[in-house]
Amino acid sequence: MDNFHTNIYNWYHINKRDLPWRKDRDPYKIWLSEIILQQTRVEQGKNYFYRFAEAYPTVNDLASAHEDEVLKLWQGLGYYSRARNLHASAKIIALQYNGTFPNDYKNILALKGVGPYTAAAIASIAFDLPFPAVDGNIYRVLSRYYGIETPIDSSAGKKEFQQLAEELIRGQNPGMHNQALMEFGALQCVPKSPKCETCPLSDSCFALKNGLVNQLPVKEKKTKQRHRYFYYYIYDMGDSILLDKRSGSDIWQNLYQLPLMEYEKALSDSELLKADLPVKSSQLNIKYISGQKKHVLSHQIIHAKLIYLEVQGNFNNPSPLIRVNKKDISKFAVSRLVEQFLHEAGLGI
DNA sequence: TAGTCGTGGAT
DNA sequence: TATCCAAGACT
Repeated sequence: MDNFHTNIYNWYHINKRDLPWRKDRDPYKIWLSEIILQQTRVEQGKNYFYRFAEAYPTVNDLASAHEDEVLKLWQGLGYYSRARNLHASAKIIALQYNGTFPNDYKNILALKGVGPYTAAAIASIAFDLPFPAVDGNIYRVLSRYYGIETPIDSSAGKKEFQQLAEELIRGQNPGMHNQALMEFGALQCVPKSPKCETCPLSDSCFALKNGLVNQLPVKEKKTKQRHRYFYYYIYDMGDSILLDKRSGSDIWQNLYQLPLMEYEKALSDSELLKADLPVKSSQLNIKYISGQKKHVLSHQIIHAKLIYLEVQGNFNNPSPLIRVNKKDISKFAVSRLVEQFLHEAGLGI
């Protein structure tokens, strides 16, 4: 083996973390961990892994759960399509594969929510199949070590790094190799202020030799953010409030929320008093309007306010809104934003 | 292909 | 405070 492999493997055996999904090689648990860790730091995902592994010890347990319950367990982790796809794929494994996780790359890749990276990770870690798992860590490590300036978010870059990764894994222990490179990127060759002083590859790293550590990897696309203005309403009916289930292709799909009005621009409080309500009634009393809260997502900045309404007398809530007892609010999956508003209003958790 | 999908930690 | 970006996938 060459310098690159020897040094990284030695480094890995000394520095690898004791992570819960590394305790055995149950493909279901490895799949679960990989979905949770997509675009997510290990420290953020760890507790969710414990949660899911305990609630659903097997893929059949996950398959027989209700989506609402899965989303509730996922609440707070973001990118909720991961939870929906995880659940949908569990059903496919339970029904079409009789509960046995598919053990070949093609069928793993065909699962919803499993792309090239995740399929390679599962195939290599759970089944010793020689597929390179090319994630953000590996783009960073390889671009620096080999001095590759091709943008990692271009199709040419993806092809180039994939090809290099395929050469590097050849003849190696696939699961160990992939995990060693990722762990090395996550702990040693980190994005900002990488630990080059203590790096076992410092003698042969192109970027370090040429002062390019802070320029690599190259990324070309910059994300634009759009602003949205959300006005949530609490309809306080004494022992209950109204909730609404989000649908469509927008953010937070299939999560619950407080009744919402959205506008293209911010409304002043006086405009808000005259504005339409998500549910009309003549028997309403405005208790308060909260200050504006800024909630930042990867492609959106949401400016939100909460309007607290007291409902006088009887009130017929129109479908599809649902009337929920205050003590049951915490059973519904909601976004962080709604969770915070509920908390500030003394409801929910 | 480029835009979209969350949240939180690090700098 | 602003920016980056994390074990990416989907449309």
